[in-house]
Amino acid sequence: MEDAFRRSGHGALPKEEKPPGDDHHEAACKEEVLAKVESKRAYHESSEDLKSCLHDKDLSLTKQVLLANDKKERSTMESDSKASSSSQKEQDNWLESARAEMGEVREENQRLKMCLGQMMKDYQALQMKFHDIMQQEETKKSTSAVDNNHQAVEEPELVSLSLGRFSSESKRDGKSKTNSHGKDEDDEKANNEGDLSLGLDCKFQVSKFHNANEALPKPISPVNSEDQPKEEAGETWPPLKVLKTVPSEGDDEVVQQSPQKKARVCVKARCDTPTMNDGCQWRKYGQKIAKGNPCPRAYYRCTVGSSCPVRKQVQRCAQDLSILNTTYEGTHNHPLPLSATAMASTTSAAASMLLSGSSSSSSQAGPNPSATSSTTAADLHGLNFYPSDNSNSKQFYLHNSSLSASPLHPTITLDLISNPSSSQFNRFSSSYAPIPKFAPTSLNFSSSESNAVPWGNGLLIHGSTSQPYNRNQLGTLNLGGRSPMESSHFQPYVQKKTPATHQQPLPDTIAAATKAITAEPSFQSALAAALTSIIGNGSGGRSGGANVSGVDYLAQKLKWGEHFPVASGCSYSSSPTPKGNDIACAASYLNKTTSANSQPGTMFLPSSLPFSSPKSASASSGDKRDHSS
DNA sequence: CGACTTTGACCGGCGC
DNA sequence: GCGCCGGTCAAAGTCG
Repeated sequence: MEDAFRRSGHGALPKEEKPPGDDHHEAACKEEVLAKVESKRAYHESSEDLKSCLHDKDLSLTKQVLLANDKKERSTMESDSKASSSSQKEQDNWLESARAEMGEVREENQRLKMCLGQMMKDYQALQMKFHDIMQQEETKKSTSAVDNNHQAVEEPELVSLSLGRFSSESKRDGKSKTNSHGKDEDDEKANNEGDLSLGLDCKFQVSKFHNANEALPKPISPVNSEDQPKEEAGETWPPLKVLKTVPSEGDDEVVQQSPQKKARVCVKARCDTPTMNDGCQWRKYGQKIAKGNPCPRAYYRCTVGSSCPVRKQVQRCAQDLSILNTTYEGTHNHPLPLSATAMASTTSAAASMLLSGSSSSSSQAGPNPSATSSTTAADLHGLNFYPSDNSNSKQFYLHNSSLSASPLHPTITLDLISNPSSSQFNRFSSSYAPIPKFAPTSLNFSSSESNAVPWGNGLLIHGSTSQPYNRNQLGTLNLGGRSPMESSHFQPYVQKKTPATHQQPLPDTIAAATKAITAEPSFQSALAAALTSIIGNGSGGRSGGANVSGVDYLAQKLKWGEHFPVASGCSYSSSPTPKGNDIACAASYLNKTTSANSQPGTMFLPSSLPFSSPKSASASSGDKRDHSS
């Protein structure tokens, strides 16, 4: 453990950290930072302009439509009385011209939206780079100032996406590392109390480690919290051999930056079923009892694509059997079922962000600014993983005790367990007060049985929900069992608890969470970007019409920085109100557009997502065995 | 019969 | 060098 810890500590050191004494470089860095800030501002402003532009266009379009309708009505009324053919013709002509104009405006609208989406991505990329620079600076300072504090250095690669919880841990120092695991967790719990965030807050925490939450198991090994990346039980996932055999895996940019790095995205969620149903088809290829956790760890491979490199590990938390840790690795290199895109894009984007973010700090100026940044900015369906501009932003928030033991496996954790208001339950959630089965923010990992699962702020992703065990679930993100068999297998470990659907977000919690979110510019922009991209994809392909108004409405609503209503009525329940809940609304819209616009069965991931370059079959590490035998 | 799961064995990395 | 451990393979079994 200690060794691992030491290792992780060293590994966490910024690889390309420059000597503290490099004044020249510092000055250059500062200049660069300033420049970035400027450009960020410019981007932000321009994107705002675009948004307002879109809004204006939408309004004018709407006016035209109303006018046209009005005129039409009038004309029909008039025609009854006057039957003036000439005036009718005139009206018709006018209508036609108006329609043509509308069409043009729509097209332009689409173009602008796409443009906006691109800008947002660039903006986010810039933001990330900016963050990296700041982070480097911070690291420099911290290393020079506090050498003995390892915590500042540890695991730059690990990012925790905490859905539903805000950890104050970032403020705490790494004493936890050296302390007993359990103690730290307790401390953290205490610290967490009161902290609230609507999940999706992501803090890049360079200096901290945290542990927290956990539900993480491996009680036995303090290592967990300390250095092991593990999703829940400390694991180092992709074996090196896999890395070797699958050099380019899915993420090109990832490979470029660091061939050895392989980002993993760990999703922690309450789930009564053996596996989360994320919409993908998985084939189990192995199972192991991992040390420190009596629950077996299952290994799955994506079978949607013949050579899809994506794998996932599923393991139940030893301390809270209702918690399922699913770790994804790789990027799908094939079209995905609609229902799988949410998770897939989220994980791949998170992974790419993680890798690009971490690597950028390690490699200089950015090996592939364009490649990485564009993908880096990948919107996780609106989840912004960028650090805010706050002072806190410089710290990675490792909400989990699961830390990346090795730089080879940067891990990002999506904690869907914690409740903003009940972070103290993180570790032993099941034994405390009722905890929502799914995070208020949404990834709804309820048991699949008959539950329509909301994906995104309690919104239902339309699709087949009638077949709980359908392996091809198109449309639902049931994070539940897929087969009775699995369920039965799972039974011994989990006792059914309160029905997942009974979760009810606390009103104040929600309000506070919403407030937190809305106060976070980066989140807003990311969400805007996500929506924009999706809208662009979705409505762009359509002939157009009906959607526009919805898009416009959304665009209107998405005046993030200006009047994002903070929530009073914001509800994260599964029954979002169409109005009065911007987040829900946005997500709802999102769902609508994605489901409505995409082909029934499949859709491609957003372009921003790093698709692995289709490697031959050899790309699939699992299939390659030649090296081993 | 094909797809999938189970499970023991194997392999390679890593720490001692 | 040895042993532990995580990850993977592939034969055998199961299911629909």
